Amino acid sequence: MKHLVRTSKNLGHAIREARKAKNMTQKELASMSGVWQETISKIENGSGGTKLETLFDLIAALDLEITVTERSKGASDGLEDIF
Amino acid sequence: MKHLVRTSKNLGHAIREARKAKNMTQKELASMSGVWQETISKIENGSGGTKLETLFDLIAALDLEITVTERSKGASDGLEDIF
DNA sequence: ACACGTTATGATCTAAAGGTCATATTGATT
DNA sequence: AATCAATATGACCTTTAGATCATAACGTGT
Repeated sequence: MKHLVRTSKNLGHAIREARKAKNMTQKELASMSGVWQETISKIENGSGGTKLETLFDLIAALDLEITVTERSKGASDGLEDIF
Repeated sequence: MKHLVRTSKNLGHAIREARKAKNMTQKELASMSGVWQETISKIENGSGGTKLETLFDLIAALDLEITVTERSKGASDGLEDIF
């Protein structure tokens, strides 16, 4: 699993995929991360303007990690589709 | 350049490094990204709660990219220090 | 020490995120 | 189709990020 993320929509996708992959419901994720179910819903649907702290909470609860790198000119190696 | 980011502080570091690497001043980054210099200052210093949209603006202006992956259990391959 | 460029802080205002609750809508499952 | 779980939406309220401007603090070269 590897998602390139450049918009809130991408992000929402990545979060949802990861959650589903772990067979979690939004409500479960909510209680594990401290982020409200309603908020998770919005985020997964790409509602812009989420706060970083909220993101980090979800990322941690989902056992994901975020990396920042230079933009790779060519060869998007092993990346899944971007929506 | 590859930064693992799990907190706002990490993020700030990554941003600052990338900016310096490009010999840009906060003001220049500001005009390129549409994010205020004052805001950039706060972000680089790890002020929590930045909005995602703002982040994406900076990332784009700095030619960086964000990826979300599963947390790699072992071997942090080629990652720079995390602060 | 001075001057200039860079970065940090502080105040005010506005827009909007998220906590919170209630409810609507969608989606399975039988 | 009826039922129950899972999501989405909508309203309200509080809090806070970011725009904006002014200014302070910090760095660095001379």
